[in-house]
Amino acid sequence: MLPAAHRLRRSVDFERAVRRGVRGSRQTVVVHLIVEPTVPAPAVVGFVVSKAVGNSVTRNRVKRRLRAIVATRVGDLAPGTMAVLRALPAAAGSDFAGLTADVEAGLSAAAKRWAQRQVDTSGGGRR
RNA sequence: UGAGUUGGCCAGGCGGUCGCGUCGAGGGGGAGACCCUUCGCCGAGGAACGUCCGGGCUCCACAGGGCAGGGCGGUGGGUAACACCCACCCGGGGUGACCCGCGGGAAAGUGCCACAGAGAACAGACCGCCGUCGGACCUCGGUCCGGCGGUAAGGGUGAAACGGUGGGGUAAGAGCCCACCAGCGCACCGGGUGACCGGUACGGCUCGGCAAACCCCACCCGGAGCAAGACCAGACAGGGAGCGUUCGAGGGCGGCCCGCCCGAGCUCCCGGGUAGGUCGCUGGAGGCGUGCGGCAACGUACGUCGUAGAUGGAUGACCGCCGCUGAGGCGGAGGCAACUCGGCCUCAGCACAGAACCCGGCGUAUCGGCCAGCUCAUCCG
Repeated sequence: MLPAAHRLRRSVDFERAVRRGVRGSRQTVVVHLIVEPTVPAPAVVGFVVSKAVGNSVTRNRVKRRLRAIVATRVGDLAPGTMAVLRALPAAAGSDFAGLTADVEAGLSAAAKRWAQRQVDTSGGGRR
């Protein structure tokens, strides 16, 4: 399970990560990610599992699996990271190993894109 | 042994690694709110589901009257209450255990009854039957055609055709008359708390269904819901127009009328701000056992148990072994054979479904397994 300190639970934070952050998409999951280096807080992760995924039992199972996967990897994330994992309908049929692979790939893709954006904005000087 | 029927129970088990939530205890940090850490206890369901009924609880001043509206509908009981449960009555189904019922009123009124059929709700002459008149034929018994009239016994249609059977009667018939039966109404007697049941006498001779179409009758119902409601912290910025201050604006009791109460602000437009936390929050019509009362639902006395409280939402993730079911493969035992019984290995599957204020029900979903009562059939004694 994910310790309480690493949980994203304010709705404004969810909104900011999904709207302002970069995305890394896979078959079963979409990762939204933003890093705020000004705040030296630990990385936090939130989860969104909509009704399209299934009934309440399958939604709970998907959410618990995602939390279990993230619990072992949250230490690798940079301080100030805010990530939201949004489950897609395919997550209901996927097993633990498949879900793990998608989460890892999604996280690293999103992190790479975030780094790219930092280079673009500071180098180009636009916005 | 097989088939059936009713009721109840279970919801795969054990272990390991890594975690989460509430509560309690200890330690550390901090002025404090609180945070970190260690240990311990507990941590989803029979339906937690649908949100269809009924209550508790909270707020609306009290929870008032009438109308309207909604619900309910055999009788008696149970209950906090119910549309639920139990027992009984009536009707229907089944050999039976048992099951099913949207079970008040159709001689208060209105309305509807498709198709078929001659006629469908103050019934109805298509065929048939009977009488009579006219005509034709004739073996002088009648037969055929047409008109007029009588007739609801027969045919045919239909879910349903205005009682049934027998006799009298008649031109043919008809409750036209009679007997018995069915049904209806009414009176009396007996049984039952009651729905109702049994019996006797009389009456007119017979009366359709739908009330989940409106309606009538009896009984019940004030409204909203834990996002109820209470408190703390925090934020901002006002401007304009209209109505009004005991001759009362506006508001509250779902709607309307009455009645009552609060009452100095209210409504609209432009602009601006907030949406964080604490309590409510789980000990309750509670579970289990025994005795007593009751046919039962249930009640009651005593004893005993302590059993989820999240809030981006804990109660788990992964692995191993065993169990059950199915498929495939390989041996074994019995047998002439069909086949039966048991073993090992591999693979797959093991349901429906997740608390959100709490209870009592109903309805729906569900892989399967276990137990008990009763009924029918067959075999043995």
